[in-house]
Amino acid sequence: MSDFYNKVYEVVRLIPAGKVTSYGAIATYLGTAQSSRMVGWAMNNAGSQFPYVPAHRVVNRNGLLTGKHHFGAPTIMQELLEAEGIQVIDDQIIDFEKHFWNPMTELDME
DNA sequence: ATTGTGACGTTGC
DNA sequence: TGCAACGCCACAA
Repeated sequence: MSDFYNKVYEVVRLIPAGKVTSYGAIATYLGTAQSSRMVGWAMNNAGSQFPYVPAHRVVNRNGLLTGKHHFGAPTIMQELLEAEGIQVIDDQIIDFEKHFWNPMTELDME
C-alpha cells in the first residue's frame, strides 16, 4: 500500500464526527493538491481498510455527496452524516463551510 | 514504458 | 447561473 493511500486514510480517520472535508483539502494537505482525484480514488479502496474509514465525511468542494454511490447504497452516506448532526438535503450538505474541517488548519503544526 | 481512468477542481462559454 | 471541457497526478492493466 502506497503511503499516499495510507495518509489519505489517516487524515480521513482524523476527521472529527460531525465534520466534513473535501478531497482537495486532503490532497493539498498531503502535498498533492493537483491529485484531488487520487484522494477520491484512494477512498475506492477505503472499504478494504482497517479500521473503518469515515469516507462519508469526505465530499467534493461543493459539499456534494458525489461518492455516495460507492457506499454500497446511495443512502448510507447521507444517513451517516445526518447521524452525526450534519444536515443533508438532496446530497448537498447544509452549512458545508460551517462543518468543514480543514486538515492543514487543524493538524498543520507538525 | 504506454494508455486509460478516476468518489476533483478550475476555467471557459 | 448552469453545463462542458481541460488539466492534473497517481495507480492499475
